[in-house]
Amino acid sequence: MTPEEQLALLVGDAIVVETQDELLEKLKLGRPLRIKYGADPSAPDLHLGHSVPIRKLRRFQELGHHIIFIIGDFTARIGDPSGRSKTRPMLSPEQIETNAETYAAQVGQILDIEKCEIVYNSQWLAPLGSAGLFELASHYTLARMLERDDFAKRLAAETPISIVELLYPLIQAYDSVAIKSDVELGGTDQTFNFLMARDIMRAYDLPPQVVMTWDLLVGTDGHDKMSKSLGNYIGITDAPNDMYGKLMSIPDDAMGQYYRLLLDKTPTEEAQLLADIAAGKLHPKQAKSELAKQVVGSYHGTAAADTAMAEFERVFAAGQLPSDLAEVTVPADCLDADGSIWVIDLILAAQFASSKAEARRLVRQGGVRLNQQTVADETARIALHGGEVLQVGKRRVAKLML
RNA sequence: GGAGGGGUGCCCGAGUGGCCAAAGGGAGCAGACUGUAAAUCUGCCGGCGGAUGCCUUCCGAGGUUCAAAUCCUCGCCCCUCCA
Repeated sequence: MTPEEQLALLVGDAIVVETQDELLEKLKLGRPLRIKYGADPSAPDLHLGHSVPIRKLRRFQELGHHIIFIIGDFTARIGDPSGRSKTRPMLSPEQIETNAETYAAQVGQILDIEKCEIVYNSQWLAPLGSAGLFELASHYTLARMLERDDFAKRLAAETPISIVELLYPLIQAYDSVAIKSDVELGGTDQTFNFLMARDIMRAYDLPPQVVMTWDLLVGTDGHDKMSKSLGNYIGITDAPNDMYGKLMSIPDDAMGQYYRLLLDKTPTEEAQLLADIAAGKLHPKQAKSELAKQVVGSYHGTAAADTAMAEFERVFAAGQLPSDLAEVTVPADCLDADGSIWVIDLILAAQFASSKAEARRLVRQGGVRLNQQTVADETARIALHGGEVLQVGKRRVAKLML
């Protein structure tokens, strides 16, 4: 593939590329480019939001370029004070090692991890020392640092900014120096840091890295970026049915972005999809199920994706019971002598509510069904023989075993 | 170093002696409507086999009072301004 062809393929769906000309020049060098990606060792459970840049890395890898994952173990040991509310916990070297392994295993589901280089930034940051840090800091000014939107806003709002937070972008930039990166890519929230690395690299007499960013994937709520702490995430290790179901529950407005970021579609293709939906040529549900099927398929295979879709239609469109029911064993000591149990205790035994009060509420609100029949009486006693199906709400279903 | 403001339920936030298991909003849960979408509507949203009842909650520990989220004392933590 010619450098020009590679360029077209690589930048097609990016939000920012600084600069395309430089990228083309680098591609013309004819050697594998060094692609930097910074990994956070505190979050080993990857979700689809993480998968976006990793998919873009894969594209580079498929073109023969060299991916370098930097595990931020040095910074993780210090603990990042940004985010104001809670400082991140410090991680022990053992934890970091474990997390890094989990991380690599999950990334391996998206690209060929064997061909990647994994490095720890303590390798060069620890020996840097305070003298090295001072030199690094001398290459940037406060005024330029305050160009960062986040800092500017917080300064204006008079909320505290720790000095360490100012150091973080510098340290991240130094990572680029240390590994002599040709390209760094990630989410748009990293744009400032990535661009700063260009300046820092120049200060260390290195050619500046090319910066590429993509917008951040919104979570299943459709508003905030996908994150584990907000609980709006779809994990890449989620079971096929869960993954499919969560994808179907995203707001329609988010479909275009998912389509582009998770399936490597160009903005033009995204626009076409949205236009077809708007014109009534394509039903939004159909568009979404196609999206869900493809995403699930990329992690679990086409067969599993088809099964997940069929199951979804069966349970939620047709209102039938899942074909594969989770089984819950009701402990014998919960039963009375005559083999019956109070509904409320039954719901608790199935772990479908965390307190009797909650279980009562569910019954009272008509959310509890036994063998598809609504249980309306919160004082009801259920005679169990084994094999009954208990449903609470739309998602909690189990076959009861004795 | 000086002056001041504050810590309330998952989150934000009202409440400054009893009517407080604590307004309001958000999140969440259930139901209706649907395409398990969004939006909307209704209800719930500390616990107790439900009870004009009891128990545990308003940073922590003591205290005053018939009565404390509210007053006092001592801690711990956070923030702002001045220097």
